Amino acid sequence: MLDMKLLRERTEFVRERLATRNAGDEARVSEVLALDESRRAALAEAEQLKARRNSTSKEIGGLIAQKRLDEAEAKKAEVRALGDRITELDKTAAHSEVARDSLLMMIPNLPHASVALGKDAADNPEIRVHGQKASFEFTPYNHVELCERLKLIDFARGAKLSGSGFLLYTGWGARLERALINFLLDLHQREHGYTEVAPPYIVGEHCMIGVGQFPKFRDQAYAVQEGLDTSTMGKLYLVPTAEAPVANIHREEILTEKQLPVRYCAYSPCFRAEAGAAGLGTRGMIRVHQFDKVELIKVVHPDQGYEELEKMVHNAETVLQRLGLHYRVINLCTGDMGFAAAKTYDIEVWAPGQGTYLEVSSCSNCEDYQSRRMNLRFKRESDGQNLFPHLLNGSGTALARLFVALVETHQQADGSIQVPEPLRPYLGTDVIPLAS
RNA sequence: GGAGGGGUGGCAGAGUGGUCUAAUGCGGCGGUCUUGAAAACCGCUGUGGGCUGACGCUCACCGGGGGUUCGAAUCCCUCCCCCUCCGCCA
Repeated sequence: MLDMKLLRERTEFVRERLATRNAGDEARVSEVLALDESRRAALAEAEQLKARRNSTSKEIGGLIAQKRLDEAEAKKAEVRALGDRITELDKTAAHSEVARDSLLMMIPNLPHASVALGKDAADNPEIRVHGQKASFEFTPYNHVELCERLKLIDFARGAKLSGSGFLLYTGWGARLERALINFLLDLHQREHGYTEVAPPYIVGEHCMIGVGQFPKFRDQAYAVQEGLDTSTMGKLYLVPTAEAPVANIHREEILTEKQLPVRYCAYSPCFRAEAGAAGLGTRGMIRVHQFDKVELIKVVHPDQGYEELEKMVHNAETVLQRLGLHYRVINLCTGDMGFAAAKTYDIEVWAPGQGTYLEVSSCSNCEDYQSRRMNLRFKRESDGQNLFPHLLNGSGTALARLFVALVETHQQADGSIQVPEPLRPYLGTDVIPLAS
């Protein structure tokens, strides 16, 4: 969430930055300020009265010790009256604070100054392009056709098991998926300096709030219930991304400055309800309820946030380069950015069978927006101050769409798929053969 | 699922209604002494909020929330977490 102090002291700046998102959030700023004002007023008065109550209570203790009971009783009556007023003021302060914070939780992060102004995806500037679109001397198949011919995925039975939007990987398909996961983890862990972690795939709602998924996007998550106990419903959620558990690893901690930067990579399946999303009715792997992903997370000093973001994007790009895939990097404009992000790069890989680019990675610096929500801090060595670090997350990369781009790009005239060199040791073959 | 035991500062650990402004020990930081170090001694050593131009003043926090009381680490209710044993289980 945003810094209340910033909101108070630089109100117009906050309004202007929010307005660039084109979502109307700037309209809520005055309401937040009013609630904050009412909270502080009540608090100031309550604390003054509490100071008096504390000192008088001590006097009462002294009077009782000296057996001056009448005087003690008189003071008791006096303090009792104070107590009623204190209760009232505490309630006002608490209510204002709850109202203020629940509003604040619904306000997105401020876009970084370097982010292009824009309304939607059409305004996203292209940053760079790698390679070029694959060309074929034959008519290339799309990934659905390839998966069926090579029996990589059994779409029908996936749907039979769990409904549309769920995939059953089979044979070489299952092995390719597993090979990719291992390749990605090894790459980031061995070559890019990330510490590998294997997080829970179910998290408490406080973690979802911490990364900014909740309260705004509660409808996108799969809530979990324990058996028949309906009272447990909605306390735990299937992770929509490994960001949810991994970014929260150090929540409510005060790290030393020396511990930074912290870099984690993690594999997890990702579960997305995709309520109301378009394109889910059709077959394929582009938009599904469950997919695999290797996620990159960094906790860094605020001075290094943007430098580390650039490195993270390059780490994700390396994946596509090694696999011989054509892609472009774009920078999300102010109107297209996610809720918690201050700046986001998307990486889109070319899928020749689809004839489109597919988003396989989204790398963001959320600055202190999430660390403030989860109360994650570090102690600055020079003056002992506790500061909020920058929190970064990026896909390194999403698997299902990477799978699509890979099979579509490396398909051969004979119907087989050429396995990119770095993947061969993982898969144990150079070629995925046409199914008999 | 059943039974029991716990949750207090960076750590260990006392405190069961009133100088708790939380003892004591360890660790850490600074100082004295020393050529240097150790030892010894002295001092400091949590988090968040509010008020103030500032020096400062003040409030809250002993797992979370609520209650009793003039006053709560301490009593009551409730929730969470951890540990031990039993049962079930990959």
